[in-house]
Amino acid sequence: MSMAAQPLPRVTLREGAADALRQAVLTGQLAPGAAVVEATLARALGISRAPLREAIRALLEEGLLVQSRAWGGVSVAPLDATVARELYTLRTTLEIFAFETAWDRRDAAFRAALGARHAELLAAIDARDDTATIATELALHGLVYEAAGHGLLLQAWRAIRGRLTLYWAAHHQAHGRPGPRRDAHDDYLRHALGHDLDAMRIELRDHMQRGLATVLHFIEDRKEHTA
Amino acid sequence: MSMAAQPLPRVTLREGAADALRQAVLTGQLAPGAAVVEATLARALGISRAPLREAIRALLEEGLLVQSRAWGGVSVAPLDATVARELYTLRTTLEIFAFETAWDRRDAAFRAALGARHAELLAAIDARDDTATIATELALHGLVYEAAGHGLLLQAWRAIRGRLTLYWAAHHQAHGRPGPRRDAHDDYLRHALGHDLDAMRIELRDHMQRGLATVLHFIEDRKEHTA
DNA sequence: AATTTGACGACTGTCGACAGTATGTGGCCC
DNA sequence: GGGCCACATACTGTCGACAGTCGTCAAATT
Repeated sequence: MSMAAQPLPRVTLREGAADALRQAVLTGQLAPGAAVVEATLARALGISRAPLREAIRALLEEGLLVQSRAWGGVSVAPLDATVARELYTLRTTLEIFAFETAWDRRDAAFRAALGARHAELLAAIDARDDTATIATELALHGLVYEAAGHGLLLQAWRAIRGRLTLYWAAHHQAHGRPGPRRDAHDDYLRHALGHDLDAMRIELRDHMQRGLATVLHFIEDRKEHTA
Repeated sequence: MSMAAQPLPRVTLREGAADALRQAVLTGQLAPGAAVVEATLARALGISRAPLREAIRALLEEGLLVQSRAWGGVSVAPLDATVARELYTLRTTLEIFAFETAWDRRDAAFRAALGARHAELLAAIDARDDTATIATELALHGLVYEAAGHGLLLQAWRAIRGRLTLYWAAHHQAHGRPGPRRDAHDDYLRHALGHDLDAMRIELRDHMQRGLATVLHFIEDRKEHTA
């Protein structure tokens, strides 16, 4: 339950604590379902409860922590098949909308960035670096949201991204390394650079379908294991 | 022996402060762009800064307040044409998705609730009650999101709803009473109860288009007035 | 033995005070 | 007279302590 206490190099302690907490959740240092106690964590981080409290609130908004009732303690969000399904169905809708919005704005910079982020993803996969694999895959998908130039959409994507990371991280930690296949984004890239928006929509639905299936399979396996 | 026990009253000061703040922003008591000072507000509400701080964070997440940089003060969100456009485009996407998801779940209860909420909206319009008009119109549109049974979607809707309320409230306060026309939701209701999902999609785009035009027109007018 | 009741412990909610930072003001140098 | 720097000020960020609430467990009652 005690997480390693490192230096908090951020500007405000709230942000530093939020980052540290996020990392602890995503690395599994704080396992899904585990209780989060303010005083304990505050002491571990070497800060007072006030800024940690605000950090906890932020993580609650991001969906990485959950709180049942008012005085009930908060805990790390458990993995749930329903939430996973919601995550992928909503994400499909949002990402299609992102492509529709960004479609006519795709310029040389966009194409270059897409290639660069894909290269980073491949490098992370080759390096067998799970954390980097997750980060780079999210960065790859995040590009469209940025290119859409739509603040609210970007915010919605961030809200989804956090939870998504939680599921992927748990997945990677469980099996040794069933990350995305090296060629998993070839079609995505081809269509994203192409001229057929409808084909992109179909590819997105298909891509999400596959991703959801993987996550659901993992959750079921895990449930049996725990039971 | 069991007494009908339900809605526990407000317990935490944070929630009460958040409600009070929300009301103050939406009624224009705190005008768009106005600075929000912790100590002042805390004294005004008769509470300490700690719970008020958390309430402010919550309103920041809802988009009713904005904060520029780290130590910079927070202020009431100003009205902005770009944000208004984003609000309506994203809302169109989400509401279409909500109808797609809820389409096959529409049962007798759904149809009854839709009619009931529409009746409440009409009553509010007839009563010339601006606040109730906004609330009931949002409740009417919110029904589909609830019927979709999709937690994340509902959360996304709430995030949009708060900002939307801000624009509508400002609009209502500016002009005497240019609320929605009495027949503004007739087509919406007819298609929502009908059997043609594509027709519903078209109606939604059209409905949003009209709503956005109204809000944009208001913002431009207001800008001239202020300048 | 099962159920109720009371006290204990742990934790969250709240408070008042202190420290650090950004902004505006006045004086000082050029 | 204009620009730069020290200073005052107001506000946010942070802290340690206190109060209220919930869950648990054991004693008492039936």
